[in-house]
Amino acid sequence: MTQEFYPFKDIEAKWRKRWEEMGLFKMQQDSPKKKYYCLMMFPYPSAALHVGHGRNYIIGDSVVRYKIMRGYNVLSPMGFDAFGLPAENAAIKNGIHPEISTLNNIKTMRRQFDSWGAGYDWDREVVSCLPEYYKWTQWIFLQLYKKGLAYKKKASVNWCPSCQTVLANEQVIDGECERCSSQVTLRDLEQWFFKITEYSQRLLDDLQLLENWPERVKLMQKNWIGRSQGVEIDFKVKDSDIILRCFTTRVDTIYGVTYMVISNEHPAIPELIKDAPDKKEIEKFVEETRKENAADRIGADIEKRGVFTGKFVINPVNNKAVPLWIGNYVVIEYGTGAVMAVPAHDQRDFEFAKKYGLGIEVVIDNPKDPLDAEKMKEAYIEEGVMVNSGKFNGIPSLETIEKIADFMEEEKIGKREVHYKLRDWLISRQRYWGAPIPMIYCDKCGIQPVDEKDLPVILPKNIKFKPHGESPLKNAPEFVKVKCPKCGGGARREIDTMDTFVDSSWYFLRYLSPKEDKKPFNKELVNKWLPVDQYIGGVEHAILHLLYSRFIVKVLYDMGYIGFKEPFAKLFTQGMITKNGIKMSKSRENVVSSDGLIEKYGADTVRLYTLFISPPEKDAEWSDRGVEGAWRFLNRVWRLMEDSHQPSAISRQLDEKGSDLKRKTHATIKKVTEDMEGTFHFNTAISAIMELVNETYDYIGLKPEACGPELREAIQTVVILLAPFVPHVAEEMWQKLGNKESVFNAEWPMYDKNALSQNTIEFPIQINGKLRSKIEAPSAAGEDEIKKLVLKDQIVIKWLEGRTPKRIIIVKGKLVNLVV
RNA sequence: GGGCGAGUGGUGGAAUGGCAUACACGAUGGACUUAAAAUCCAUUGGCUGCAAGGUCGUGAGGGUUCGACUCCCUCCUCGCCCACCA
Repeated sequence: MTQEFYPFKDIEAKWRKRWEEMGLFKMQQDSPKKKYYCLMMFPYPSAALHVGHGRNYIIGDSVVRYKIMRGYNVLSPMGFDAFGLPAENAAIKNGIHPEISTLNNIKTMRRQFDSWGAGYDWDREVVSCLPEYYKWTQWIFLQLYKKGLAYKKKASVNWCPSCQTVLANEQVIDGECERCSSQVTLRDLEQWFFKITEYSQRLLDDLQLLENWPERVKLMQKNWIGRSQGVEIDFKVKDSDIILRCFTTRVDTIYGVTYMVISNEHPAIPELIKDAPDKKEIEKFVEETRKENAADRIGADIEKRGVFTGKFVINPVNNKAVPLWIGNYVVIEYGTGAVMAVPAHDQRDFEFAKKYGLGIEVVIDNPKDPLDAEKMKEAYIEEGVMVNSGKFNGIPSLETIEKIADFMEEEKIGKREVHYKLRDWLISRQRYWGAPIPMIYCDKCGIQPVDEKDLPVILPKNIKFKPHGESPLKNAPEFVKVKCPKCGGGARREIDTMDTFVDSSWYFLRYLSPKEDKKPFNKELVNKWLPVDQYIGGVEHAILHLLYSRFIVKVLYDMGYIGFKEPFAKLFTQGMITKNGIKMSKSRENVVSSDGLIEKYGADTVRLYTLFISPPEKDAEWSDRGVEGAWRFLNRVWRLMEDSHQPSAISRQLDEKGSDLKRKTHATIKKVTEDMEGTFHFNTAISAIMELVNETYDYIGLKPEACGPELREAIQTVVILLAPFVPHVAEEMWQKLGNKESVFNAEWPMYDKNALSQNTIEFPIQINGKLRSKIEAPSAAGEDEIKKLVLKDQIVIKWLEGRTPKRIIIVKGKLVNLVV
């Protein structure tokens, strides 16, 4: 024995240099090989990465290396999502310019990627905070503006008092800012929006194209888009010209309407109550509950309250007049802000009606237990049979939804309509560290877009960072002052910057021509390489980033800039790594740094453990003990290389033990290949390799002096199958086995079906479903032969106690069950 | 409140209708060593038994089946996403 542990430090340095020299991770421009675009979500540059971050890149790198070995022309780029609040907040705190800290962090991260052995085509790096990149983010804004998909409006928006900025709905979690957890309040401000709602239906429909996305993610997007189909119905306000339109998905309950309730933000309120005797009180209610809307939006449970307007509305199906209320439980943004209330069949309406003594009218009866409006304790929301519904009485309620909708459309008193929960994407931020929105305000010409040839609108560097509710850019006169692109007169620039989700919704196009300065991306190249074959990232991006990217790609497709409708063909979302049961974070002081572990055990050990810890889509708890296990395993494999175990080259007949080892070798190839092609279950792939190593040792132990060529095959297979997971040590061992080329130029092994077959099979024997015995039978044996063998078995005879089995079930190649 | 997912040894997990607990961690005992580390060997779900074995066992209860961790129904617990969406 030469050394106690394998010399990982030398090995890892050596092979990293070699891969660099051979350009292992460089995409080949004109290669006949099939393309494979493997993309990891580009990270926000943060100072210290931990093993939880590492998981993403280790998974991705293993896939990349596997695909290289399978003979693909692989594109594996990396970049940085470099704009954003944390760098700016840090600048406010310690005075270091965001650009400096960000670029520093990028350097550190590149070193850490390298230390994990994660390989990228670094010539293609994109950094979203650099003008050569954000120039084209601004260009994308202008394209959306041109198409009428970027617009400005005054809106009641989520405001984070701590970050001093507006947040998108998606960035408000339980009423708190997703970044700093401050309570979010509401403010009315002029904001830029992207009209993503124009794409609601297509974003929903095209989910069907994404066969290789996790169902869970597709479902989350579907729910977020929130399509609901229903009917819009106009209710006339009695003794007035006002018409209130409401939306319902339960038009079958229309005859059960006993009142109508509108949002406290409904625009018709002033007109409706102008002559009301208790106008003051109504106004007071409206004002009070409007304030609560902010609290409501943050998820607090607010008691349902309402006030009678003094007006009545006419139900168009039966001309009944029902009272009109203003309520705090109607959301102005959804539907029409007015709801027809059916207390008998909607729980919210039921509670409200009980509280204010409003009528309850049953129109869908429970066939098993007829309802009595007086005695109901809660709304009846199941299906049933129509009652009190004019000509629809007696029909099952499910059928009447369509029938009543038809009837209302014929009578022109209602119209089928579709509503979505998806809101337009608010993209302006009152912050410095982002791409400036390329718009100009001229007193004469109004809002003007910056001319495309004047891009980029450079973010000035000399700036004061104190936040005060407006973009810090306001205090940079040399930035703000500009000439109007239309009339040439004095004008001022937009001082808001863009949401960083805009930066990240197109970066995957930029990797194909990162240095191109005439256009954002090369149409021919992106059409060749996109959609991305495999996208890998955290499930926390299941809604925002993935939805926005899909939207931008569809817009670019519609404008003819690209030829594909969806950016990511296949998506893999990996789970979190936890420590003490919770997500690793600096503030919780449970971070496991990868640097120390790599110093102690080397990158391959950290990689192996990370992949072995659990199925990669699941969350997993980090264990330092487990790392040691991975370390021991690699050393155990390393020792297989020792001279004393080198097999003799003399070829001879395969004996039984030798063919067992050969079978295991080929079964392992099969298993690992299937895991890599299917589920990415690296944990079971690695277990299978461990089993092969164990069997190889058993084989050597049995006949150390007479090992056949199947030993060499086994060892060579172990090394090549391990290569995607533990690339450095695999390379070194590959070389030690006498191979001249890199293991990544070697062909991935194919399993031999013949090697998997065996002469005899062991059949477990169950009696009444319980395992009682086992027999050996020739694998070619027919049912009769197996039956005979089973009935001769001593243990079977003992259990049968002289009885004859009623049935004998033989599952081919698997087991035998006797029913007594 | 709605939707989705999960629940298996002391621990991470394996098995998706056919031998439950592969593989690994941990633990216990042993070999080697002056000693330790490393390595190697053995044992390791519960109960019962000297043993062979028996018996129970995949959150709980029921069902389908020759056979259920796996499929169906009811319930419990945890996690994630959405949430006054009409």
